[in-house]
Amino acid sequence: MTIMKQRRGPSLELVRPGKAAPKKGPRVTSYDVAELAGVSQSAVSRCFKSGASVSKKMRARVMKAARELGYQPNAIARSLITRRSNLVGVILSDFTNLHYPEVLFELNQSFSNRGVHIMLFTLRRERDIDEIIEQVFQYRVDGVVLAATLLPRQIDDFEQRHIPLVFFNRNIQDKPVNSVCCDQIGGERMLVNALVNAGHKSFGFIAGPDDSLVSVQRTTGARDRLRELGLDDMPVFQGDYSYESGLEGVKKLLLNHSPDAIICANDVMAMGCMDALRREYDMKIPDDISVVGFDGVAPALWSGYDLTTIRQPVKQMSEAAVEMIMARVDQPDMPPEMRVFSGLMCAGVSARTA
Amino acid sequence: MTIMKQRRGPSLELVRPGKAAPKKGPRVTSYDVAELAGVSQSAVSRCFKSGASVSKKMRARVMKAARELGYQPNAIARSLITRRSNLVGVILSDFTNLHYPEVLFELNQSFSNRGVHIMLFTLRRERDIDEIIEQVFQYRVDGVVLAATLLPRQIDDFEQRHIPLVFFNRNIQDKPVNSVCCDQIGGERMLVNALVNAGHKSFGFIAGPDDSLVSVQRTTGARDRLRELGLDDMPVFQGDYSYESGLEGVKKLLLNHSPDAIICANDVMAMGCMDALRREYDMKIPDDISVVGFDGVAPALWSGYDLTTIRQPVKQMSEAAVEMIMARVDQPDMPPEMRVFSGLMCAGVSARTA
DNA sequence: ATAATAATTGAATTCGAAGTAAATTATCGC
DNA sequence: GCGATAATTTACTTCGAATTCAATTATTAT
Repeated sequence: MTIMKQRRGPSLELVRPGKAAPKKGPRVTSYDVAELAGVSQSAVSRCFKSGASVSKKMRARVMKAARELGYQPNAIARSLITRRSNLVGVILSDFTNLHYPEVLFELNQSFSNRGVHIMLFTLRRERDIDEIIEQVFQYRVDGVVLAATLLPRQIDDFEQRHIPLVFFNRNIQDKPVNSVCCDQIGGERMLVNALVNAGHKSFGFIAGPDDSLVSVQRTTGARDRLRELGLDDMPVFQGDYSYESGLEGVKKLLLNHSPDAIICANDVMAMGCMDALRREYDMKIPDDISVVGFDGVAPALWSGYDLTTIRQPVKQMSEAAVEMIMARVDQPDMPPEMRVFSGLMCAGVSARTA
Repeated sequence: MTIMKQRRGPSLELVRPGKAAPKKGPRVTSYDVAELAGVSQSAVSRCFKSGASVSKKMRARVMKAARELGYQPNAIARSLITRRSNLVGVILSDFTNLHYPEVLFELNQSFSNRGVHIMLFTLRRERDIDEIIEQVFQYRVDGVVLAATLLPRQIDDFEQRHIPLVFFNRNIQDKPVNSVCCDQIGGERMLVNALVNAGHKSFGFIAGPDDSLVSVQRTTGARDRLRELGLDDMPVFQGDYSYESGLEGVKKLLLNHSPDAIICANDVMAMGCMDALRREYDMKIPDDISVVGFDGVAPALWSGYDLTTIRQPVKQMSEAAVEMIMARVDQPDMPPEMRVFSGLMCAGVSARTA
């Protein structure tokens, strides 16, 4: 008896007794399409690959069969053999900061223009990161965009696996990595310049969490510029980027100080700050006091707040991150690169500026 | 010469001449772990599967080897054989409505608690949906959560492929489907009741796009309740859920009407509406006019707006959607189900309510 | 028309983990 | 200590598409 190797039994094969008919749904594979079209599986595969050598007639027959069966190539099987998942991981820590949904949206646009899809990961607590990295590795993503910090050990893991990694608005110290950043320091300097030129003399600062490098940079940027301009050091109160911490920051600040301008490390806190000043201190903005933020999130630009802020060029930054990932997928030996974009100053009515 | 079937050449194998050493990175497979641990590949596989029959000694050896090699099981290969990708598609249409980032975040939390990951898809234009559905199918996602409408034909495609589909805040007419909704009509009725009880008599409505079923339901809910209460029909102006359309809606509305309450189909428009009333008409809210919204997004609850609105129980709704998907992954024959949650009335100062 | 070349096509193998069934080892009762 | 179970472990096959290389067909030059 000759044993023929074949993937599917002949169509007239009897259902094996004792075993219920396989209840698998109508899973259509390239073999099914091949059979219907009367060609080989290889041919089907080639028809779905652009740039492959296929005759017109063949392509037409295969496509017709595929359409009839509702065939869709299995991206998972394809990934296995090609070693390209066309998936990238995006790891975000905090969604309450309205800035990140926008980043996610833009990243998704840019990636999907390149046929790449996003697997989303969010960090509840910073310590979850190891677990998430594990999952990212398991799915063999082609790259990762990350708005969170990593330990050198974790960065090494990515390197060893040759998985392109791009940090979003995080600089990692003592380690060359890929990153796309907004110029936090430059942005704060612009704000300070504008405020000082308009005559402000006394400042207060509401910062983000102290483990946030972005917050540290923004704080430093503002403080250094004030010093350069010969002004007094500003008091700094720590918040956590949330609206509530903006409200509270004002209270603490006004307890012992009377600044004529408050600089907030992000827009959301700045809006909290404005609301507190208006409702609880009955102050007029910007007549009695100026408030500035950072990010340029949508609600900050609404006329209710009309915040003076630095708008991060999220679209360009996202596109850059995507470019960097994709370039390194094709050329794994590209050296680390840092791309820094300047923010755009948006002068609203929340601050008197020159 | 005996040809032995084996996956990896012996470790001392010479590099084939004429061919550069394979430049594949340090891809570690279960075979590598098996070799180092001196066991079979099956054993390695079983060690990574909970509930499998493995002796203590074996597990220890395998895990040690795996750790040494930095082995992470390949989720893609696993998905291929198990026919379970542990991926779900989430399809969202518009990110500008602040409500959706929150939904996405909550869905992600709930799914990741079950070891499932989200592939994100966003619709630029409604007509992209076919293309996106194709991609969703190609990745063999285990299920899909969708905040967009689908044609019956498209729903049929999901059914044929046995891919669980749950609509988020969309009812599909004339077709039983899975959905999780907030009770739009009930919510609007609550708002109208509260406004009427507080003495409001003349209303205006700013709606969303007319192809948005949610908007239609919210409009209907408000109008019907007003009629029941014997009040005049309210003028309806169409917006598109955006802040700007809230601003404009007010202008159009006030051109020929002078309502004492404006009902907006979502919070973002309501905030636009409030800003327009305050800045451009110099009206006091709620003394001169009341404004209410729908959704309960974060900025609407800030003291700057303190909007009276219906908060959608996003967390519960997301959890429900996830449960429904997962139940149907395990039991594909579960009948379609619709789960409707009541929103929570948040009485802010943007409206005089009883 | 024929040899030489180029363009298509197909058979067999591969990616990496999981499942199946057979083989091996461990455990138990007596 | 011996057969009988039960628990582990292994060899081999499978998932579905892509790829390699050999076989076939089409095209061109002579």
